[in-house]
Amino acid sequence: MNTRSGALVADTGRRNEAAILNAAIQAFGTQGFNGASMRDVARGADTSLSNLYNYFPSKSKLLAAALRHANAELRGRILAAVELAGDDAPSRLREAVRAHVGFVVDHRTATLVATNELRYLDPEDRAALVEDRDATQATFEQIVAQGSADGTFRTPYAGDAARAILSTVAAIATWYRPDGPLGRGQLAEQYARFALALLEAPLAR
Amino acid sequence: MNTRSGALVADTGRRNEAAILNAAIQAFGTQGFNGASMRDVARGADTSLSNLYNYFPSKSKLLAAALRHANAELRGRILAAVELAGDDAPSRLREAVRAHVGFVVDHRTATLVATNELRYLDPEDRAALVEDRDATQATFEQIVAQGSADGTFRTPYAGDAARAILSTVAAIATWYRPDGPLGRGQLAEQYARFALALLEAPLAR
DNA sequence: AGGGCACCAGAACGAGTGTTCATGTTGTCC
DNA sequence: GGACAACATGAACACTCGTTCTGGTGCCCT
Repeated sequence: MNTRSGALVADTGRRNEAAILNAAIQAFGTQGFNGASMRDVARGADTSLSNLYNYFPSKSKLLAAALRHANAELRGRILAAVELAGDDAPSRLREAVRAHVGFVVDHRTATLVATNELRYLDPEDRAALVEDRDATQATFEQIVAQGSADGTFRTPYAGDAARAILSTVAAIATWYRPDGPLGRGQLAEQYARFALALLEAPLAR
Repeated sequence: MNTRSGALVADTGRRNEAAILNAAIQAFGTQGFNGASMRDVARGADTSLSNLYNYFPSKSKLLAAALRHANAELRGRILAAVELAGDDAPSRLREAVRAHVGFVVDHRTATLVATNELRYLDPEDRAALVEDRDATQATFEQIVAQGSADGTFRTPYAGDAARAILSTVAAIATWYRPDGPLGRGQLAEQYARFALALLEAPLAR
């Protein structure tokens, strides 16, 4: 399984696929999709340029595949966290945010690629991945709706609150450094509270 | 002056400079810094490729110049708004957020370029622009500190709250469409409230 | 009148791009 | 043992890139 740290893609049936995908995320993340070359990816995956095309038919399909892995991992973590949480909206939201923050911290580069380089995909791939992302967002929106309906979230702007929360969480990837002052857990706790406060939920003090 | 809508750069002493800068923002914003070519910029500015080099010595210096204009405009709007606000932290924050949201809405593309393409600058230019951005962020941090000190903002995480607020506001540029359901004013109001709620300020209800 | 300066454009250069091709090598199933 | 698929490679192709070069306008200043 994908554990807390290390590469995003652990293994696939094919010999070098995981290495290529991870190298792609690394390259696209640090230099951007257009700034990174297939030669960079090949170097990072420790294979030859032409061999990449035995695994992926084009650069943009490679990006699409990498983003599919990232989305799947993120979605899995969030659904698992919500599953384990209580039934009330605040604890469900809390756990969902904590899981999302955890993913962003563990896979900062993948998060950056997912938010910045989506637009370089072919229209069909982009549409499919946007749908994926919207599904994740919908999970948050449902929790917000639940809390709004039962009166725990008192914000008058429930419709856009989930998007606001998710964008802050994603932005963590742009500044977080693992050797910085904030640990994984503190950060998750902090953003869970930001989220509940933004929703105008009553907070323990 | 730069009004509510239209191009970011209004005019400079030189004949085509503004057109080039605006075309650069447009090109870099829609295709990314590495995805857009100097030929694209020239086409957008309705001039020749080689003429660009009479105004800017290189592609990355052109990006730097465009971002300097964007930063100056953003900073000017925020400082003016804070100036006009009352002395208390909530109204100062409210007006600062409203001004920032206004800039993002008016110059979505410039905002996207400023957040996504900063990394492609030469180290010196990037450092200078990061300093600019941090100065803007510091304005928010000071307001947060003021409200924390006098007890109106009760969040225990005042240190990171400004960054959280600013990242949500910047992210508006990724999804806002002027023909969408939300008007400029409603959006500003909404995000001002998000910001105050996140800071755990008492809210009129 | 004429020198200088700001502005402009077309052609070219060398480097790097994504992708394809031809050609192995390896291991696995009948 | 031999066919076949999966995996691997270096060389090449057609193209685009940022930048420079060469040459040329028109306008202002003295």
